[in-house]
Amino acid sequence: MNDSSKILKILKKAPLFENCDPERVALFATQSSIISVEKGQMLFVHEEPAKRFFLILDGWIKTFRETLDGGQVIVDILPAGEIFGETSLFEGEFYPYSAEAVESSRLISMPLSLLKTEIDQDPKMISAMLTNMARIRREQDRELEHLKIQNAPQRIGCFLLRLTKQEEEGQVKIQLPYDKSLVAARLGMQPETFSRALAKLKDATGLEISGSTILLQDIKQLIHYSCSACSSEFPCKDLTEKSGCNL
Amino acid sequence: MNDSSKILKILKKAPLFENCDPERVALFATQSSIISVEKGQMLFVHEEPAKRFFLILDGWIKTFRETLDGGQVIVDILPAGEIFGETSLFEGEFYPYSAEAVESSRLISMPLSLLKTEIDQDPKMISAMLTNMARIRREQDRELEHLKIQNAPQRIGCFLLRLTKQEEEGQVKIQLPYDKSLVAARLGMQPETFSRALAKLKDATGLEISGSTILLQDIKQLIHYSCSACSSEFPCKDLTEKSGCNL
DNA sequence: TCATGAAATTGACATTAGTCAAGGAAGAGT
DNA sequence: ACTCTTCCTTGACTAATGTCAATTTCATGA
Repeated sequence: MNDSSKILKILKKAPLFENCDPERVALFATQSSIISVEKGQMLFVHEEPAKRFFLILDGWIKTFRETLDGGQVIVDILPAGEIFGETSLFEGEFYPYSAEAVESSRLISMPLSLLKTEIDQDPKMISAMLTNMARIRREQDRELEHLKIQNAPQRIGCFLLRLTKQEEEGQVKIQLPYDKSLVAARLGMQPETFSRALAKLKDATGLEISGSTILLQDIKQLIHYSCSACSSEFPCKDLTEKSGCNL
Repeated sequence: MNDSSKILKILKKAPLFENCDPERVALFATQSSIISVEKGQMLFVHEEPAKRFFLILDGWIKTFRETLDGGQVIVDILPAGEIFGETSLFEGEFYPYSAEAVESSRLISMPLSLLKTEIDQDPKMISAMLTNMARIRREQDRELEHLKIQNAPQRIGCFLLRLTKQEEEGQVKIQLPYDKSLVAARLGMQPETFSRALAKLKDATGLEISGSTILLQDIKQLIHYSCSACSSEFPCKDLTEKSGCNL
């Protein structure tokens, strides 16, 4: 099986393409390529002219911006199944953030120009784009709420809860998907604050920490602790819907 | 001129409809009505089944949610020209927030059911919807960045800057559009913090405060103070593009 | 097994924001 | 002009988070 047909097979299952005309998806496949990136490698830089967008096959991609006084703000840490760079279409064809692999990752790289022309011609694709955009908007919305009203331990608790499977109950084992300092940055706090807040969470809910593995004695305790300062009970609605993650 | 033709005239200029088939816009006009709401009046409640969405003609609409432990989180304070409630389409037809008039306001009330059917039939409309969604996503993105890295005085400074016209230079007079305590809530801080942070901003940039009027001696000073902790120079890119505000 | 470096934790302290309570200003209506 | 009421400000204090520096832990490869 060559690269193009391999890509086609993957794209057909991706949320952005699944309902689209197969011939159009094939067009994407022929103009795309699978690329591998090392940990730390940049994919593109904020405000650079945008040529391509990406679908993550595996690994983790960090999107971020730098402030004028030299700070770094994480936009998101994206898992397999997510696309990124596609919003450049609405930003004058410049990337609205930088992107870097935080683990060795494999991606499908696709031309933005094609997305731009296809979006105007295939209502199915524009519809998928809108659905995806609505999903991200909802997540941003939740995140804004959390930054405004949850404290550091509660934000960590919420992050942990979102790593569990929905059907899990009672004792749950969680594996942090990447470095603690990266989780901290993702949640908008310092590594030191993360460390101390996690300890506070341990005292408050009885969870056990060993390295990057966290064992919840009872998930309900954590839900009670974190979700009380949130506008919806766990599981958050955005989790119960289909995400971009099932390739 | 009757209500329906008055509405039609307005809708034709609204971002969501301007490029759409005029016959379809007329369909909206016939099924819509202009409503007036008093200050404090609720338009809908979070998680209620969503029947209608709204276009603001004048006044200010607050969207917000309540947390389980009784707090209130402001989602946004929307000006004339904005639509709201339309995202219910992507939330299982429940409102994703509550909405209340913070000033006496006039609105066009439209049925969501119509939006739902039309969106599937008119690519122009779905395209407008996507453009609008992308705009809001960009604003949320900026807001997330600000919450993560700007302190209270900087966030206020940024809020003030966004109230100025882009071409203004040097001395600029700003009128706060609504109560200070509401601005505070909008920016995710307590009224006391707002009051003190504004005083700090005054010391740092030499602005003058008298009631709800703020006089900047030199807008550049404020830009330097606020935008240094931001990833883009003023004027923010989202301001230079067309917003939903020009009815 | 040891050496190395990165990540994580901890302590001490500074800064920032929140809380509670009291007092003052401003506007609406009599 | 006066009295509400509501909003705003200020003070005193507490709590949360950030900063800087010093260790400690841990994974990794020599």
